[in-house]
Amino acid sequence: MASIKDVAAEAGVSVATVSRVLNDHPSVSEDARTRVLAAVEALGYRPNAVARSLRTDQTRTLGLVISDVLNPYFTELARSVEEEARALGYSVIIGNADERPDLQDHHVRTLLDRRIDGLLVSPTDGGSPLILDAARAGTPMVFVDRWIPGVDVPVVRSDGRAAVRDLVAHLHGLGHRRLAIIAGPAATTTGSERVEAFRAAMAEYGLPLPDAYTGQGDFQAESGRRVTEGFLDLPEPPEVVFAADNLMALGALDAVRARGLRVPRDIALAAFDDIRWFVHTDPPITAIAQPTGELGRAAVRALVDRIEGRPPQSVTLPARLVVRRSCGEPAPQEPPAPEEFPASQEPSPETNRSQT
Amino acid sequence: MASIKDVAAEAGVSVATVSRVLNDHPSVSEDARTRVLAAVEALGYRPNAVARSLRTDQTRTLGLVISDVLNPYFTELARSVEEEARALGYSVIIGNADERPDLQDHHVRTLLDRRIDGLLVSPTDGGSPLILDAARAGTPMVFVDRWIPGVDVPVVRSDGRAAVRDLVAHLHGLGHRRLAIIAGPAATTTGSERVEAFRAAMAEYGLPLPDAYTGQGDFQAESGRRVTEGFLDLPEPPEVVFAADNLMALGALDAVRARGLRVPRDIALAAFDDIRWFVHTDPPITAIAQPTGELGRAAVRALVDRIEGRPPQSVTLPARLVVRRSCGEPAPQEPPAPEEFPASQEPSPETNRSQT
DNA sequence: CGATGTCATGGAATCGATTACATCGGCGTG
DNA sequence: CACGCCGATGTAATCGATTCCATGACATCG
Repeated sequence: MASIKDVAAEAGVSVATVSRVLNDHPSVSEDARTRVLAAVEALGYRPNAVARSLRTDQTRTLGLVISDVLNPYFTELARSVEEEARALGYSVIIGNADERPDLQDHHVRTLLDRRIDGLLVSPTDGGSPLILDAARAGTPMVFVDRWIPGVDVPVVRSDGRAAVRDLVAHLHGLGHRRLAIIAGPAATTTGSERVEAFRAAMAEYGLPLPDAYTGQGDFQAESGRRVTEGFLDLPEPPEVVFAADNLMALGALDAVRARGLRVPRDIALAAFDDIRWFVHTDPPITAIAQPTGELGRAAVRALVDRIEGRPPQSVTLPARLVVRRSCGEPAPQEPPAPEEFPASQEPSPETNRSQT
Repeated sequence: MASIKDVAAEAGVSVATVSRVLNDHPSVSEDARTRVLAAVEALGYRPNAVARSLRTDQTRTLGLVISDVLNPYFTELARSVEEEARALGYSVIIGNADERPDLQDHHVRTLLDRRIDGLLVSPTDGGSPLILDAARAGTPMVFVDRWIPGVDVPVVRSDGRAAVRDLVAHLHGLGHRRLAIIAGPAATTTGSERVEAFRAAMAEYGLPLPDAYTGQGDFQAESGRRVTEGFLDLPEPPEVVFAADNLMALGALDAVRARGLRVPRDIALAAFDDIRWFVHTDPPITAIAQPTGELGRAAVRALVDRIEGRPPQSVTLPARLVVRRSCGEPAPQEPPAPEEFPASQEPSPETNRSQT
């Protein structure tokens, strides 16, 4: 592979001049420029990003550590992150933690070893020392979706509180009183916050949330199935199951189906995180939709601000309730399928109950 | 950030010795080793991968360029690729082409600039000059899922021919005669092959495949919707629509639903690529499942063989038909939900009609 | 016309590692 | 006892870029 020296030789100039042409430094003669460009063309030369990074101490690369690539929410997040980063001239390296703290640390470490310019993290646990150290050591960092409390790192996330209240109101209005939740890991902020929001909203309606009705999941489908089975085994099973993410809702659906029961006739179901398939499940599932794309873009902007010396800003965007049929009572007819993946991107007035 | 020089100073040895300790070279005294290790610990030193790569001319990184991250098939592929690569001591950088040749080239270029050790590609088009040049220039490369004909690059893919024949047999047995297909881009191998297999299988049953029944999609949901609308507008609409990937099947579902029609009563639906949600759609969708995880792992093994000087091998694995209810006639009861995402990973004997 | 400034250019240092080569001390052997 | 070998270590070259500094050619100005 041709190096800058080869180009210099071919063009009959020094490497310094080649470098100047490539970084369009003003003081290069027109003649030299054309000769260098011709040599670059002739040799098919491409600058070695590794060497450049070593010298300039910047990689123009962002690391993104997400909790689970198989979760459509995170893949959409990853996509919007890459898109915005590309627009700002950065590349993105994705690390998938699979909800495992050890894997998360593995990726953070390799990313740091590669000297990425900044890190976007959605922490799998409540306080990886590695991440905390990196943050303290001054690695530009932004938390997205989930965060670790007590660290001075900007957070870009969505607030589901209002939407959860809307959901409880909706369920209450439908006559449901025994509501259960499949929670995410308490070590994650989204895990605990969603339970808290749910509990608070239920309190507003004078509804209790007994321990038996709060199952502990881990954001994976299998845990949703297991917890739901537990609910169904109860002497008095809940009337509604609210899954704190879409994969656990899938598991819940598996469990209900395995018993030959029907949603919503036998038990109602709602989920946090809307995905496009929820429109076509049997029945269509009522869910809380996050502005995923906007979260990803805002996170990148905050991180790049931080990297380039501007003050980064935390951002909180509202989530909103999308009512479908999985909790009973036909919802108003949904508008035709939106153009963009996912459905949640386009607010549909009829079903949007979020108060901003 | 501490460098090897700092460690050397702290330990009172030369950088060469530090490097030897870090790469556990045999000829280092026990004393020196402990002093270096202590210094590394004290300074929290981590080797700079950028510098190391520059010197050794290897990054221990693989590039993976996929056609669409939002497609669950590819995200599962990406996951298995990363997993296997990690097991072999490599990292993976994913580039998402979004089915756009220009974006694909962008990612290939940045990956090459970063001097990745090898490239895994699922080409979006039939022959990007950039990719062909890189292959000819000797970049270790393996095609996965899709490939570009006429290049000497190993291919790891699955053969859907038998499964498509099984599907047509299944449809024919159900009494369907007017079968239509939503094809993928003809420039992709998977795009054209699936149509070919479908056409060939139909010929075996003496069924015609009129032009009006072959719609041109682009592997995205919106095209599935559009093509299906076209089918429904026909004076004699097809009885079955076969979508060449899962996203176009989603679009087809959107279109059918928008007309107030029902699957399979008014029109039957089948898809290439099985995803876990197909079990819970209304109705559950009959699909052709690829051994996605195995494909990803085999692709990595082939690429790493090539990188490390062993002869790489092309691999073709069979896909299999998974019958559900979207084409009519209740299928045999599916077994309880499998443990692993996606359902397709665990062959379920009752529904597996593939002949190996 | 001499002093000063501007512009294009090249030489060489540098980034942080790896590694070939030289050096040195100690030890075994003839 | 001298020689040679081996193990431990350091010095310095190297990878491919960027960039500081010096240099020389010209132009401009008083």
